[in-house]
Amino acid sequence: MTTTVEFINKLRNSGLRPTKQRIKICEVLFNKETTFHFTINDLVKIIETEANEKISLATVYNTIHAFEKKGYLKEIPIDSNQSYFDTNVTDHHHFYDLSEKKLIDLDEVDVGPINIKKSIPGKKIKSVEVLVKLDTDNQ
Amino acid sequence: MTTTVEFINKLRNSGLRPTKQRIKICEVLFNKETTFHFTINDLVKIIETEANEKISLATVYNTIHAFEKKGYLKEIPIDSNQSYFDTNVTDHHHFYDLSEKKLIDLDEVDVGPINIKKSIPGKKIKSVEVLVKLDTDNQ
DNA sequence: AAATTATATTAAAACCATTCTAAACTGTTG
DNA sequence: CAACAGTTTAGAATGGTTTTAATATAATTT
Repeated sequence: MTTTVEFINKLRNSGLRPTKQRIKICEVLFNKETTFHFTINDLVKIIETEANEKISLATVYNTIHAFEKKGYLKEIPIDSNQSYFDTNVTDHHHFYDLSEKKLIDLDEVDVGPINIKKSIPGKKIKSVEVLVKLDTDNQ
Repeated sequence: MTTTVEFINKLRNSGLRPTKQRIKICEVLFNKETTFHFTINDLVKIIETEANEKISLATVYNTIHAFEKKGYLKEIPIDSNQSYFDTNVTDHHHFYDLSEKKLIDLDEVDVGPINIKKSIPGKKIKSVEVLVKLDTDNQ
């Protein structure tokens, strides 16, 4: 449970003005017991239903990108023409259920250490992400 | 080196009519010494310059999706609003150079075995893909 | 080889997620 | 409170991808 004041501080400390819209989005995203995955569309719907409020699409995009840049969100690459975001910003991987089109978290311990034995001169590794695609088990 | 006749057979054997356009795309994609990564836009440009021909965008999309479904191409998920395809359909992973927006192949040996220790009931693992994001080394 | 049928190609329009624009608004600072 | 910089907004623009419906081509039948 995080109070509104804490969100305001969090925003201010990261150089983001604590506007009504940003605070609301903080509450929707970071006031849950568990982390979760969402698309922009999901988020807009949650705001409209759960909070019974309307935030302009452009603002939602702006805010999500600002939060991503600050490290409060992570974008998950899956083969889709839609961006998926994760409120879990710790190092971890993902299952992607192809039939249900859903992401499931996969702890680092569930994958084990990955040691990349190749390197590219002048480049450093920024992240290592594993995507495990799942299919239904029948047949 | 693959002959046109071989492409025609390949297409026919997979239930795809060997049209002029599909054969041309086969030649552009599968008649190279090395595998490579491309976007639809890249492919259209290659066809226009290398082959000095024009294939409708819709046909390029149709063909690429047909080839993907047949397993002749793989789509590579990266956080982008553009689809990247790979003519290398063997199991392997990728570097993604964030500054140059380029994919680089990463052999299975360069990553080592990955043992997923978690499983989801009723689901089976279809693929395990590692994406290593790279940044410039300076600063 | 012509006629028929099924499938593929095409240009253009439609679609849809995302970004941009420029005007109105709001938080911050002095 | 005034002034400024940063933010929100609706609506337009963008750009990759898909759809449409007419035309063309490959395969099949006669």
